[in-house]
Amino acid sequence: MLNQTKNENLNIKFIQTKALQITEENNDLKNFLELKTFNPKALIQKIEENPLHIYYYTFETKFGKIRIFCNDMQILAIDFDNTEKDNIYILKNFPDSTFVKSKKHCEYFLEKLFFSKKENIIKTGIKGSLFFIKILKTLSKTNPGQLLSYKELAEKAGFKNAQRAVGTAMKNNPLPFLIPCHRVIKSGQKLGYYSGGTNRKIIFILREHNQSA
DNA sequence: ATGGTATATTGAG
DNA sequence: CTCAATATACCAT
Repeated sequence: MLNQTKNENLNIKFIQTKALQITEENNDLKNFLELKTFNPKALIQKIEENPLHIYYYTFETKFGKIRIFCNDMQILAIDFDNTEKDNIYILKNFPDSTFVKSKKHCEYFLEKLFFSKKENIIKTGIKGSLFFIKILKTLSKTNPGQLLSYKELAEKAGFKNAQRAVGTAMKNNPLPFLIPCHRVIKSGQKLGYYSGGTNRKIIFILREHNQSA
């Protein structure tokens, strides 16, 4: 319902009022807003070969359903609401792996992501072009509460005019929240889109703003 | 050809 | 002058 991006300026007051509306009707996001633990940091590691096994599990949490894909060492993907559907990124990039439902492997990452009281660095395994990897690495170096535009991210990563391509990269981010694509907005303080829904983007942004204040 | 963009330009108020 | 809508340019897959 609040999902259309109007070109409203992204000042803090706007975010706060919006967040208020959102949390009134969405308890999962409300809990996310109140999540006080440290933001985990992603260690971006490129993987070339398909893991033999990919473990996955869907957790019922106070933040809603969260599905995690991982191998023995690294987290590969997260999704929030689409847990009924296939994860397109995983399917496309790891077609030869065997999928094993395993709570044990996945809950290690769930804990580190959302419930840990100390700062965590989480190893990730990313499949994709050099461009994709560089963009995600650069993005991972941004700080909680920080916002930057698609263009700024492109420039930071060393691709002067690749804003458009950065958009696609963000769309393909396999690890929302952990790799903070919610910090990437349009130029001129416009919110821009978010695959997980604009509502979630607003909540993530406000949560980090509150924390770093 | 397709994308979660950027920017210059135009036209309304 | 200030938006907001658009048209055109831009870049990696």
